[in-house]
Amino acid sequence: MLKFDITHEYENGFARTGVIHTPHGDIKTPAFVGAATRATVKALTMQEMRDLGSQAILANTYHLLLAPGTDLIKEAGGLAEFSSWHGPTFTDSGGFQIFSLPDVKITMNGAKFKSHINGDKFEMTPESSMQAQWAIGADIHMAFDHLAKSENHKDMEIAMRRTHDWLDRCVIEHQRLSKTIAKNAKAEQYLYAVVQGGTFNDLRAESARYCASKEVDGFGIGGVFTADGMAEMLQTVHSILPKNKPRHLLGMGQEPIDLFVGAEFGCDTFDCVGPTRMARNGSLYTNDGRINIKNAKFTHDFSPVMPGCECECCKNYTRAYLHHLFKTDEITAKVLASIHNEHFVVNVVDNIRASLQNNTFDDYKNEFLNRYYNN
RNA sequence: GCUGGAAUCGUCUAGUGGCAAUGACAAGAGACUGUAAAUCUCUCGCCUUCGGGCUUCGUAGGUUCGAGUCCUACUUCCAGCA
Repeated sequence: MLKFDITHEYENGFARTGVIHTPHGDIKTPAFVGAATRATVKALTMQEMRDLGSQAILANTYHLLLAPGTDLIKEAGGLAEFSSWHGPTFTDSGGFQIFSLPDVKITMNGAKFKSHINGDKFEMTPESSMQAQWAIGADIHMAFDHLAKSENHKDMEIAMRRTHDWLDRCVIEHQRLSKTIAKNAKAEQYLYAVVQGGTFNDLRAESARYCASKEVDGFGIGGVFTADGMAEMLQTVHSILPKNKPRHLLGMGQEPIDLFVGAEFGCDTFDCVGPTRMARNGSLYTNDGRINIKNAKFTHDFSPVMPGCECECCKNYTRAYLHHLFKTDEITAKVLASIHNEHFVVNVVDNIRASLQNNTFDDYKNEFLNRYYNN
């Protein structure tokens, strides 16, 4: 069983700080986990990730299965060794791709879809996802889940039921692999169930009850796309899930409010592609909201992207320089911007953790969000 | 000097009688949430009450219902010959 110590519980009964003890190291929670879909955080080296304060990364089983193949990662000694991250790692199951790729067919066994790289037909099942994740060797695996294509109650219920069926199969396969593989390896690997149910609280409650009843090490909260209604949903779910297991909010964190609301209502870890994607497209976080560094008004702005920011980018370079790098399409533009944005969200969650420990969360939240969204 | 060729939005470019006129780049702005994302969208002659109005393809004339397109002259550039 994955060891998770809760170090402080916040007065609202949901938020907490803690430590997840993984075979590759500890994660102080709440924590922002870097999205390293193809075993790399785009535009950043693992050393840069360490330097900006990241504690863990999350890779995607679907992408690694297509390239370079999970056997190769196993041969390399696992995701941490292969990528030179050497810290705590997560893998997403590939379930999200069922939702996001076109031409996906749900079958008795799992899901068939076409490789976005070369169109090869490709099937993933709960069992094959577990096998792939064990081969990749991340510390924490996500159960193979299914998101509804539409937001109506019926489709959401069908997707949720399927996710539950698949969860049962994931748990069985995970336990089988744990007995056959882990006893020969130095490191155990852990499984999170994924709670679905969309925006419907009855479904979220049912899904949380189902997931809570299973032998899993933690929980992913899936199918969340906006902070609207998230607080209520998380209260519903986290009133049901056992408190002593960690919870990961899947895919959320592009907007700072996601991180505040997520942490406030009991999420321990987050991952999101937004910060690095927006960085590559020139949209940079500041305490006063996002700026588009490509805008002409930054041509002669010789101040840092965000005054006071401790990241490599802000300590050494100016907005005018970043503007120039973006306008001339230099690779370094994306590197520096990604360092800044990734540091920003990691740092916000670090500050949230500190404020929870100091019981100053409400003040920090109000001050941050007022400034960020009212400028 | 002679003989050919060429001049179109910031740049390159499409256009051989019929709707301010193609495409690319540049420029201006927007989007992005478990990454088919180094991506995508919009604007890009001037004005506009968004209906439309006005002025444009080197310059000046001409032919024509109608000219970026055909004719004449001029200007500039390119190539070849002197």
